[in-house]
Order: sequence, then C-alpha cells, then structure tokens
Amino acid sequence: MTPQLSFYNTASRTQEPFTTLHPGVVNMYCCGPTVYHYAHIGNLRTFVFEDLLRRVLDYNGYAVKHIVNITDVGHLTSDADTGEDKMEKGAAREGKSVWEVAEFYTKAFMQDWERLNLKPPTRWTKATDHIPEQIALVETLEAKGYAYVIPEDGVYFDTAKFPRYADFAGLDIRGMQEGARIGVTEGKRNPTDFALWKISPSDAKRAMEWDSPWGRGFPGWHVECSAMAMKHLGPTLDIHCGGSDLIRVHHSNEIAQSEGATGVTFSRFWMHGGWLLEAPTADGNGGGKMSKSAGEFVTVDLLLKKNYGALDYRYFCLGAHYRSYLNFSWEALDTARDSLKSLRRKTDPLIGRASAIVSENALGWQRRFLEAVYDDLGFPQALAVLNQMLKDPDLLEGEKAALVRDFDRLLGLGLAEKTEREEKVLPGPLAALLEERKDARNNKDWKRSDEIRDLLKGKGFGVKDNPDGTTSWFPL
RNA sequence: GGCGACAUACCCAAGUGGUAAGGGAGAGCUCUGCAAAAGCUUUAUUCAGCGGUUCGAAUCCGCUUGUCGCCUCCA
Repeated sequence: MTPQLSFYNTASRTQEPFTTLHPGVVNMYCCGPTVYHYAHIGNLRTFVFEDLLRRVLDYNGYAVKHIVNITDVGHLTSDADTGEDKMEKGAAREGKSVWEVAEFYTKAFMQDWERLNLKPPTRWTKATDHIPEQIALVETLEAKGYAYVIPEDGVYFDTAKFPRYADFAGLDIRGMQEGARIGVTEGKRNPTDFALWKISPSDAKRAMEWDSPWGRGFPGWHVECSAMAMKHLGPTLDIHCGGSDLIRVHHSNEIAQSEGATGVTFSRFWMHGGWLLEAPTADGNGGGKMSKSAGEFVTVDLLLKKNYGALDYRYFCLGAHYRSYLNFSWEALDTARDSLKSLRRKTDPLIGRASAIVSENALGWQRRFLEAVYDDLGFPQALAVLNQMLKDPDLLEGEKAALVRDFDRLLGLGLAEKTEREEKVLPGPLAALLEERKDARNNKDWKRSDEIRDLLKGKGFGVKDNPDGTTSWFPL
C-alpha cells in the first residue's frame, strides 16, 4: 500500500490529502528574497523546506512548475512615507546603483541556493521584469471597484470590499485598531488597506520608478507576487509557500488582490516554514527570530568561513519539522556536522553498490521512510528510519545502497555520490614524518611514534593504524 | 495594551489519548603497544510547575511561571 501525500494547509489550519487542480501537474509559487543584502540562514531555512517539498513532489512523478521570485524593487519599510527603501538603503550603504545591488545579491542568493543543494526552480521571476503585469492587475482591481486613489500618494486596496480579508490569517482587526499604531497613512479607509501603486513624491526622484495611469511611481508592496504567479501559473495555484512571517500581511494581501481580480481561489494549498531562532548570548541579549539587524548575521559565507559545509546546515534543518521553530546555535550546528559526517562514513562505502530493492524487508524500510516524508514532510522521523535501516543486519548491502540512493533523492544530502571531498595529498614533509613513524613503530619506539602522531594532529591530520599493518591519514 | 505560539535528557529534536523515536556528545566493553576508526552496550519511572477530565495524558481543559512572536518590513 503506497502511503498518501498529505500536507498541512495554512488556509484550513488542518492537514489535508494533497490533490492537484490538473492531474499530474503541480503549480507552485514560492516567495523569494528581496535582494538588498545577503540572505541569512534563517531566510534560507524556508528555501530548504521548499526544496524538500519540491523533491517529494518530483519523487511522486508530478510535473512541477516551480517559480521563485526575486524582489528587486525596493519597497518602503512602512505604510507611511517615512520608511526607507531597502534597495536604496543597500545602494547607499555600498555606494552602488540599486540595479548593481540587485544584481550582486541575486547572484549571491543563487550561489547559496546551489551550495545548499536546492533544486533549481523552473523559473526565477524578477519583479522589475513584470511591471506591466502589475499595472494591469491594479487596473483590473480599480475597474472592479476594489481600489481607490489617495492623491499624490498612491492607489490602495480597500480591504472592506473583500469581506474574507481577515479569515486567512485569523486577524482580529478590531484588536488591531485598538493597538497604538504609529505612522498611519492619511486617507486610508481601513487600517488593513495596502498600497497597490505608490506615486513618487513630486520633489524627489527615486532610483527605480515607472510610468503608470496614476502617475510616475513604483508598484506596491505585494502586487508583484500576485502578478507573477498568475502570469506564469494561471489564476489558481496548487501550492503557495513562504515563511510564516508572510502569512499575516503579505499573503493576506496577495489573496485579497488576486481573488478580487479573478474571482477564483488563488492557491489551494498554503504552506509556511517555521522560523529559525537565535539563541540568546551569554549576557541574555539577542534571542528570538534570526534577523539581519539583531544578533549575529549568519550567512552561508560565514558558515564556510568557519569550516562548516553548507550541507551541514541543510542536515541541521532536516533534523526539525519544517513548521516548528528551530533553535540555532553553533553548538547545535556542530552536532549536525558531526551527525552528517558519521552518516557519510556509513553511507560512503555503499556508493555505487546499489542493487534492486526487492526483498520484503527492504520494501518495508522504504515504506516506513516514505510514510514519514509523505506525512507533512516528516523528515526528522525519516532520518530516524534511515539510521535504523543502516543498522539492520538482515539487509543485504546492495539493497542498503539502493535505499540510501533512493532516500537521498528526497534528503538531498549528496549521500549517493562522491562529493567534492577531493583527495588531498599529504604535504611532502609530513609524508616523510609518516614514513619515519612507520619505522619507529616497526622498532616498537612508541615514544617517537606518538610524538609524530601528535605533530601531525597539530598540523590538522589524523592518523589511524589499520589492523593489517598499514597506516592511513585523514584531515581532521 | 490586544492577540498568539512554544516549554521533552548534556545539546539538537520526534512524538497530539495507550504507557518517551533518532542523532550528536558522554560512559563502559571489544579491537589496539597506546590511540584513532569501527562494532556492541548504555544514558528521561519521565515530558516547566500545579490542578482537572479519563480505565489511561508529554499529548485534552484550566491556572501559574518562563521564553519568543505578531499588531511596521521580514523567510
């Protein structure tokens, strides 16, 4: 019996059997990064989750159309005009043009994507390549009576015209009104109304602006995702993903403007990744959601600099359920790195030895693994199944190898191939030392032998004496 | 102020009514000249605290404590 795929749907707040609008095809849109700075590993956790989802869909034989956007338009940081534009802020910080900043960080992001072994999306879509589509969407909303103009400010979406607005995120709008809210835009009809198009102030020239029926300006905070998703995937998506922090505002708004314009369900499944939390420092500061502004700004580059592999971080993410909080600490990452290393030690000897998976036993392991993964991406349990499987003495090596290869299609840890762990050559003088140690050992000069072992250890090389009399070394 | 989430061993963490997965670290054993690596064994009478429902609760309900988040932008 093949296990059935089911995912937790934020829209219904329940886990539902997965179905698609069109048989065999999955249209999936994932909110991507704003490219004004490097992505930190908290941002990246969401993309790792989405990659896991993507792999499960691929594994099931779906033709997946997977779109990830690149937000290269700077949006203001608040409703009020007082907010700073992230892109312009980035440009000012680095003395570059906004376009250069966008290009630089887009490349950096894609590099991180590859390092984490994320499958390339079917298509990357850039916000600035879709200005006409965004304008068209706003025009449709205006024609349907969902939009209103605040002169010299912009076009806004009237959330009162979309009665379901609060449902998706379970917003308590009355409670929000009671809250002290600073920087309310003059002229907004409802606190939840949001800009569809912002008109540039007459006295300031923006680095990125376009002509529109409402005046020169730039698209609002949320239209790009609706416009691009519907252009490339049609009015109804199968899955829309993002980080949990997008639920309340961004995704509520996307639903309002998309469904307002088309009259049909925008996305059948909504899936959101949990946050990466930062441990507080020893003095009790920091802690909470990882961000660029607070605490340590941890990027993949920093990980590599500290001698972790990007896949160590991927493994770290695999250890926790995608919807739960994950506590990041260097100690926890050490754990993940050691775990992956020891996992590789078990799976490396199996590379290239796969046979067919035919025995009852092997099929049972495969079923258990898939049951875990198909149950709302239960990768932590799946990892437990993998570990137990590797220890099963009744399983033939060929089948073990085949299972590892099969599971890794979903895990994406590179367990089935020899990675770039290149054969390093022991530097000449050290090789000579190793020879000398061999002689010492033959003469039972344990003192000298141990000295040399310590010396090599200091240089970063471990030594191990094999039972057959040979000696091997490995980088520590 | 309003709303919400979370709290499982040394660390990460699974488990949402049936009697605590898995990994790492640690410990013991085997192996070894000693190590390393590997293999085996082992590590929570207990799930923040208190009370309740139940034949039965980490799992449901209530209260308390603590941490974090949202009500600006955010993966």
